[in-house]
Amino acid sequence: MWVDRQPRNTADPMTTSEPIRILCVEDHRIVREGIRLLLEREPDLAVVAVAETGEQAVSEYRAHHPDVTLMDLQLPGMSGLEAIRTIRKDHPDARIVVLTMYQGDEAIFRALEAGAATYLLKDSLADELIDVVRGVHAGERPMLPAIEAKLSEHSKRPRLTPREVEVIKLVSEGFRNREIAAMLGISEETAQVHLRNIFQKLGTRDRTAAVQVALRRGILHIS
Amino acid sequence: MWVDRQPRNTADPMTTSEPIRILCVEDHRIVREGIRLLLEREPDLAVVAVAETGEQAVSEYRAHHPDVTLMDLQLPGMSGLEAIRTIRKDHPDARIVVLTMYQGDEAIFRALEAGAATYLLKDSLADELIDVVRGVHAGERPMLPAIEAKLSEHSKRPRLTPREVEVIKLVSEGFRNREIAAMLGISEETAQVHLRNIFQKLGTRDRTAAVQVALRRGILHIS
DNA sequence: TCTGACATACCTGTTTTCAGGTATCGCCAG
DNA sequence: CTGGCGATACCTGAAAACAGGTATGTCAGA
Repeated sequence: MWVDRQPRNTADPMTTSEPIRILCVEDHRIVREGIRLLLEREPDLAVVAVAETGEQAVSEYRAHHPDVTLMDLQLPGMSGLEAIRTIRKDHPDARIVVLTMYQGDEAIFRALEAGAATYLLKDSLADELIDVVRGVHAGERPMLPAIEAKLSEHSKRPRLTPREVEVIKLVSEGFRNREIAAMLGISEETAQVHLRNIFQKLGTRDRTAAVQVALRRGILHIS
Repeated sequence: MWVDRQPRNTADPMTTSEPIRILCVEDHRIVREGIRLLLEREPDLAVVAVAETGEQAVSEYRAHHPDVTLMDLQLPGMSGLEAIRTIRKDHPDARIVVLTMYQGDEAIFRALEAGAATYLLKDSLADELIDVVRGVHAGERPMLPAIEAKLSEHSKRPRLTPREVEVIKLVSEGFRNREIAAMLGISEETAQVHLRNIFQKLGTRDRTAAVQVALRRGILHIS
């Protein structure tokens, strides 16, 4: 927190000043190692720490106070989203770039809402990643057009309420309305109403399709 | 096909003979570039071609006849599985290593059945990947213990029949039994029977849970 | 202060799904 | 050539899900 803004590298990234210090959070080791190699080809970038769970991400952030954090969303245990929230709570100036496969509009929205500086898909170009890291380090929030487009799509769609998200999550786990009602401490009819509103918002007529749409849009995640 | 077994590198991989020629099939560009860097740190490995769709994989294979092909399963368009089948049909001695995130037992089984030499998860160690590539090039089929375990799990479970897979696929897309029956040209009751058998085999009591299990086990794929 | 969104509950239907049973036909392996 | 599996079809009954409506209390924001 306190000494996070050392005046390093403020002008031209190609000067011989200290490199941008990066924390790389990614659970797949081969991918993580590959990204690290990608980044370290650039003389002004240095991966100073890695993490493969959300909890590790938080503790590595605390230990190293990196300039930029690359964060995957799909992590075992604490999710990338929660990790972003936790880090940003303690360090509101943390600069976090989401780098993930998830292309759902809701996933993007939630990540930015949680405090991510920007959002990158893993099929971006390596050069785009590098430029984004430099931009974020310089205080910008560089957003690729594809992401911008999904965000504007998102703003046109009705969002599920927190309760509705709870319900569709339980639906996705195979519980019936009666069980969902019991788990949430509400009547079965209320669960039905939530579900009907979910159908309407997601544009489906039954729970199975609703779960699929929720998965695609990043409202739910697999397993 | 014809000249695929040039006598290269038969003894020690560390001699100065020609490197192992690799085709890397992976749709996420950042990941692909990272894997390429990983592999090319080794002097005896060379990525001679890349592909980001199944169709490209097939045509790049034909063009380059690589010694080893690294294949992701999740690809836009033609799947990795179909690509493996297509390549192996024309080139029965093609040596293909699946490198993917999917950890479902059915996905593993199908890939090996389709002719993959072995199966690696993306959270393997970089050194494991490299060793596996060398092993496969040497004609072995090196199988990591985690994969072996999932395979033996798989052999203990009842498999869905092709028809049952068709049915659960349509169920996952949100169609009702009547619609599924119409699409498959069978009666609604028959669709019901298939679905009941699916429930029994997957150990679920309803369609929503069945779809989730099918996704986890690699019987179905997202989107 | 009032409006709107959210969560809650109940009512009345209709439609769909689930559970059990029986039976035929074709095909492949032992 | 026979036994088992897969796919097909039909029947009955019970349970669950879906559709539409109305209504209440709360709480935040205009």
